[in-house]
Amino acid sequence: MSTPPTTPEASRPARPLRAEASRPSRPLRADAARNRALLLTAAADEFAEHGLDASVADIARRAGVGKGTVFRHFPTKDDLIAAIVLDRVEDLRTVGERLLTADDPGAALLEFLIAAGHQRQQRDLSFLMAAGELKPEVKQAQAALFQAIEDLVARARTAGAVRTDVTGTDVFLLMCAPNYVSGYVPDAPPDLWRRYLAIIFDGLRPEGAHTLPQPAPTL
Amino acid sequence: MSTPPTTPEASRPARPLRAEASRPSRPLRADAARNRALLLTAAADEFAEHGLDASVADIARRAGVGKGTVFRHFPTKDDLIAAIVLDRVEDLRTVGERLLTADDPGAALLEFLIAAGHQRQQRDLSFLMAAGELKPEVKQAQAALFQAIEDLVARARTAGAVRTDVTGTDVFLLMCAPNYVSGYVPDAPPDLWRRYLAIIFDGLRPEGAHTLPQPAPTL
DNA sequence: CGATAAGCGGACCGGCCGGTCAACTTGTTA
DNA sequence: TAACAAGTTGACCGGCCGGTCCGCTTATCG
Repeated sequence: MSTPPTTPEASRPARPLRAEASRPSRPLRADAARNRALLLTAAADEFAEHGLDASVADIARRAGVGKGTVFRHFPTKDDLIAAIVLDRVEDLRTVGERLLTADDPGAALLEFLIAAGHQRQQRDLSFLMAAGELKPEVKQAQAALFQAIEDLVARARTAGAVRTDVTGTDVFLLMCAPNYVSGYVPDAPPDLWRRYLAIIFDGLRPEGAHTLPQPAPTL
Repeated sequence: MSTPPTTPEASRPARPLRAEASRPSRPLRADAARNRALLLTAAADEFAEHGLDASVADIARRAGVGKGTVFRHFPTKDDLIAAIVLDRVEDLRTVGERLLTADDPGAALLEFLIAAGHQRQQRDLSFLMAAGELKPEVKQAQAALFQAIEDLVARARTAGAVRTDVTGTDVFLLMCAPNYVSGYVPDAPPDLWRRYLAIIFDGLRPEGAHTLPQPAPTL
């Protein structure tokens, strides 16, 4: 019971399916596409629960596939992480760019930060943001997101909704804080981060602002 | 060239030196005390550089001792972590309690937060704060620190230096944010956290405060 | 359908890591 | 200084984890 190849030549190298986010050389097979999606959500869940130490084996199990399948889709654990980060960053950038055309710039900025909080409420992947050296594609997506934030802040500032001495970088950095902070509360209500976003956002407002002791950083 | 024991009985069990933070059954031998100190700072440095994944072997190497010595002093890697956390927490509590008698309650609270930032500037050990299930001794020290913060906030609140709707828990949680945030900046000036502490502290002030969307959590 | 290659799975490998142990060295004490 | 306990050390162990590999299954297409 076997299928001996008519030509007993060396087995095909089977390079990893696609260069991960390069343009599809061939449309993904149906089951492969499904497994890829399963893997991405399973991985996100697993990372959210156990941090970056989540094992590839566990991710595979959670997705209901073999471990080999993980590596077929993502040559490296880092590639898997990068794929997830890329998704999140681009989602957020889309939201940011849409809000650039909103009526009230101050409300738009706040809404953006709420969207960011919601995204991280579902699965806390904060640590992914800075995980290791980013792949160039991720860096690029981050830069695009960063630009959107910069624009949102600029609009809010000229509208007088935020203090004049805060920059896009500041907001980019502070964006992560509310979820981070509420992550330390053992049985926190899922949207506790809103409380700390509110406090921090009050700190961004012009009213009662004290001068800042350090210049804004650049990324 | 050897020292065969006159009585070839089974070697002594050699239980781990002391129950780690129990009262010293006997004063530590001189070299042992020195090694213990070396280990604590080496471990703190190593954790700061590589996170909790820093290997015990690396810590031992950095301290210039053998790996076995680490485990003699700290039966478990977790015990080593706990010892470090305990130090930090108690240092901070001392500062907090001292500031309870300061003249200006608002300035005292700010000074406390600056002290916290400084402590974490030297070695960022944020992740240690919530690392795994805390040992009871650490939990207890944390509770004491928490009480000091609660008192500082209460004084500042009645003095009108912070808004009425923030609690000690809020400050306890937000205390970690400035260092966390500035940790994402690649080549940040070492005290960049001061900028974000200033922003957040402005958010704690009564002037221009908007009502908070979520009730304060309890720990 | 039948053929083909894309995709799948899981045994397997090397390496690392936390922790143990027994032989050895050294501070301490009388 | 002699003798002992306290302390040190690094080889060693079991387990886990990222990544490989190859025989098998199955979607796809003529």
